[in-house]
Amino acid sequence: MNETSQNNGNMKIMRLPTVKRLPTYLHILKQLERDGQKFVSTTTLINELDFKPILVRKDLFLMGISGKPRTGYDLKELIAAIENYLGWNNIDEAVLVGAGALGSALIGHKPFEENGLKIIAGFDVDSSRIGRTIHGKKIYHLSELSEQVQRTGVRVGIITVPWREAQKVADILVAAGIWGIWNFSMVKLKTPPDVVCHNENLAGGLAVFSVKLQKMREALL
Amino acid sequence: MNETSQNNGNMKIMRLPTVKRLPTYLHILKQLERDGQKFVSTTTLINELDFKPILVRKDLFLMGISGKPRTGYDLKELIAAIENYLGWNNIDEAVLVGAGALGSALIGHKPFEENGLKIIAGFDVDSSRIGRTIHGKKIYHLSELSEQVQRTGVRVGIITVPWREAQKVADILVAAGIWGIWNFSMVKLKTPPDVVCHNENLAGGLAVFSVKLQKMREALL
DNA sequence: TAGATTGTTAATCGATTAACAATC
DNA sequence: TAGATTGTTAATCGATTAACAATC
Repeated sequence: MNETSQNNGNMKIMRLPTVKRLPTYLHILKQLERDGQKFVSTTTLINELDFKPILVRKDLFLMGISGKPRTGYDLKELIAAIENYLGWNNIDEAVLVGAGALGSALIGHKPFEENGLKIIAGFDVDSSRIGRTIHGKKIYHLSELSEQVQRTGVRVGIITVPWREAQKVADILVAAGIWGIWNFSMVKLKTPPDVVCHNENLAGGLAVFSVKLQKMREALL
Repeated sequence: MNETSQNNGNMKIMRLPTVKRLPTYLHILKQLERDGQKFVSTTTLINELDFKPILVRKDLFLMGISGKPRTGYDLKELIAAIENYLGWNNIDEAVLVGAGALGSALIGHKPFEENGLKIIAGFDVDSSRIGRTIHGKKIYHLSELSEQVQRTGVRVGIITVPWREAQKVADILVAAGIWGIWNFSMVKLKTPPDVVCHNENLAGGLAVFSVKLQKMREALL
């Protein structure tokens, strides 16, 4: 069995560009399901997207399911396959460190909870934030993190602190036994190889947007 | 002059993967500058990154500057070149629509303001939010957006509303004469070709993180 | 059957990496 | 000079697109 053979559910092939597109598909598929559709073809799926159908077929192939010529894919089956692939059918609990502007937002961001990531508590060192409740989640002092992580068995940590503090917080999370870190700070974290560390590059997004804006401005001159 | 020839500042070559890395470089370069360094080589720059030096050189080449063998790049010149390329040396003013959890965060997110994007006001339709001040920015009713955009000459709109409302808001922004939209909602917006529209795919980030986590879990079994 | 759609195989495109000559 | 580093040219790698046969 080689890399291009069908995915059997055990050994999962991971292509990052594909994985990034999956939530977009999932969102549209769920809408179609609410509309009462039973089947979907790649051509109809990409109606609201600017992908090519063949790209979608390649992506769906990795989910390990197959469609029927003329009818397309079974909608329910497809949704289940994507959710299973993403692991969004079972919930990961997470703690969040850094209850500033961005952290407060993510604590209350509904799509995360709907997609398998449940933030159970926030942590900070700023005394004006500690003890408060943000979007229903309690904020504790960072010194309590280790004990709480160990007691609750939480496996995921989200870092939304200023960049100067990020590595320090990562070290605390790792020491507490966390398995994965979703890092929203600017810095590349140093973590042991058995801890999953994923950087969310918001500044990179702004950079792309800025350059696109400039391009357009030049074109209009 | 072809695509691979040196960028002369007028006609700017845009490679998205490069653009996404620029803020990371910029951040480290500014730290080095604060430390009193005058020059930087690609080898030292990537000390805290996991890129290859040749990748950095290729990226910097697009900035239209050149370094000196043995000494590297002039730090000040390099920082200025990147900031100029990104347009982060002059400020874009923006309005934000959707003062929910995520919107409130972005309104107060310092790195945006430090990097050329100044949010001047927020808009919403929820009466409990209107009239409030979030991180120093006033929240107005959406119906006031058009008049305010036209009066202030703001050119950029940020969308942080639930996905059902996103297209409606985009239409309002376009009608008000905005040039660019930074879209944090799930949906692909339909906008005229002369409006720059950039989608920030947070769910895609979560998807990649989720899959990485699962991979690690499988590996540990 | 006819035709839309899937899935396979090959071609293209673009980004990263490697090798190495040029240079201070 | 010797050696580190830049910048060029070529090779590799991976993702997207194209062409088309298989299928219901």
